[in-house]
Amino acid sequence: MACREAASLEAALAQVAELCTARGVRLTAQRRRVLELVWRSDKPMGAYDILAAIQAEQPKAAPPTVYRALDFLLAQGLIHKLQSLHAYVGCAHPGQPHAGQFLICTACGEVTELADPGVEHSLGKVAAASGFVADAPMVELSGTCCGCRVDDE
Amino acid sequence: MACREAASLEAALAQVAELCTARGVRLTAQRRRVLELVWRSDKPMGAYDILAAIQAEQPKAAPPTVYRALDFLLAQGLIHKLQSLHAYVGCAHPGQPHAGQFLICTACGEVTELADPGVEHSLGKVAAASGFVADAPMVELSGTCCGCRVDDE
DNA sequence: GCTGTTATGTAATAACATAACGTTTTCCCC
DNA sequence: GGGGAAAACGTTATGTTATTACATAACAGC
Ligand SMILES: [Zn+2]
Ligand SMILES: [Zn+2]
Ligand SMILES: [Zn+2]
Ligand SMILES: [Zn+2]
Repeated sequence: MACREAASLEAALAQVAELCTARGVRLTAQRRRVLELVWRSDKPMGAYDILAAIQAEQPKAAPPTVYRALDFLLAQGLIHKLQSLHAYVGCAHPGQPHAGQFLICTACGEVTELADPGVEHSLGKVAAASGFVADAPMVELSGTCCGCRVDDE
Repeated sequence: MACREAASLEAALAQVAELCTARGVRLTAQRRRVLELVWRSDKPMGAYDILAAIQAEQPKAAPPTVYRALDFLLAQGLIHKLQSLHAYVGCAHPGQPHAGQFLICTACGEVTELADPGVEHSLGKVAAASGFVADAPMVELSGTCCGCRVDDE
């Protein structure tokens, strides 16, 4: 989400709470805590990173605690899983579940989520040409972001 | 590679041997065995599937045995890793290391490797627009292949 | 044959994820 | 407000994927 300032984070969480109410699903304390952690982080977080953070205030937490919350947040389209990193990031435009394209800088660890119509169109075309019905496109580009490339010189 | 017939498999392995010689790298017995296993399989193979197969004839094999061979084959562009499955498939057109797009049927497990210029172009454009230099595009589409969709009815 | 390099053996462990089952909480209908 | 179903959570154990670390062996060039 890239909204690390406390104010906008609180606002975003409030919006999410409304969204969940509207959908008839429950944003429990644990789910909210996990979502907040992921959103606060400027880097993708591994499940066990999240677990460690939660255990600071709730020592009884265990892997299922985290994975259940992550499953919920994924299903609600509030976070994404980066398969190439085994890590999770907040969604840049939460709402309906969706897939995006992710630019992953291997130098600084920053991740940018895109939703480029051109990419989505070409993926749709190529799938259709093969008679394939895609339900979960995964597009992850590892590389070097603009800032890190400049720094290299 | 989708070449499961013994004859073409042998031919392909011979070609690969030449390729490695030309590059000054060694296609050792273990690497060759792993490549053959992956190519023979009509489904993506997990590292531990490969390990189990190898241990049948070589009981001393251990995880690093397999992962080293896989690393070599990946570096040489002879196989691909499917991040969404934690599994490995033979490359459809081995040669230089490269990235493709993968259609993964969740019904039958078949994987199709594409190298669509349209997709690659749109990915290049979107990366360039962000000032991002991608070195490893990963595109995997989970869904249902043509054959399985027909069978469903 | 000596030497630096590449490949392999071996053991242990790290990192990521799920199964299984019982208990608690919440929600909804009566 | 009480009872029952569903959802969420606690807890323990285990499964699965991948790596570290260090010792040994095979190979190539001198
Ligand atoms: Zn998103
Ligand atoms: Zn960067
Ligand atoms: Zn390929
Ligand atoms: Zn299929």
